[in-house]
Amino acid sequence: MVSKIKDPGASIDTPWLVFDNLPIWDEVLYLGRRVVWPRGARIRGPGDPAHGIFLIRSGLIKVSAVSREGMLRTLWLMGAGSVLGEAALLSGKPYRHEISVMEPAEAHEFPEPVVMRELLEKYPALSRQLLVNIAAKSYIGSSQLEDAVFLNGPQRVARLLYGLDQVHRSSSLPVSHLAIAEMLGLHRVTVSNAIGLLRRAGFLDETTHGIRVADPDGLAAYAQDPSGGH
DNA sequence: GCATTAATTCTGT
DNA sequence: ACAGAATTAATGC
Repeated sequence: MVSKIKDPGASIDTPWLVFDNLPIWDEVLYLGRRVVWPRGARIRGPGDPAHGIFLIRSGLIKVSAVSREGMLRTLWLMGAGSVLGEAALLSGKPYRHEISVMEPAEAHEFPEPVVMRELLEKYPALSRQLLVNIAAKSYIGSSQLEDAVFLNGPQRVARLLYGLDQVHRSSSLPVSHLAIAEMLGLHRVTVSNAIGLLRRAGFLDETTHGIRVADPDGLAAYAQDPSGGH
């Protein structure tokens, strides 16, 4: 082992994109159109052409990779302030992921010509935001790969819950055991058991249904050393 | 807006 | 795989 690295900014590689700079988009909203999606809606799927980008303004979107056999692996969640579809648009390729709605969402769609001739050309702050958005996805990808290699199941659940709590900051987390399992590549039951373990250890509230983090530091410590230092 | 109910999803073993 | 709990969507007031 090289060295244990303390994680100073968990939110940057937590698979949940949320940004608090929605206001910087206000002046260009007229260039796009408002879109509303109900819970469970399928927004895009593999192979769908990318005609523009979506600015998520509220709600929660799930982005997943799908195998030919139908296996699902969630890559990240997207909330307010995040941008969807920019990677597909800028690479000139179709969507490769299954994108669906977990919590009713509202977005603003900007067609390709607007993105290319207006947003990227005339609004540096928005261009920067697109880079931040892609950077976050990049870090999420590499972090997930590291975790999958170096940590066991309960550790990964602990680390994810820690990160989600850092992002969410209040009330209970809006993710089910199944959603967590899809993010970590674990079986749902494994996640339920891990959560039970973390709950008994005192890191999570006892309440059933709805996960509330009671001891973030404890969670982080467990993720690094499940033996509790013994 | 609010209560009731039917259908679906979630959780813990 | 199962069963009880919880959540959501639909319906009628």
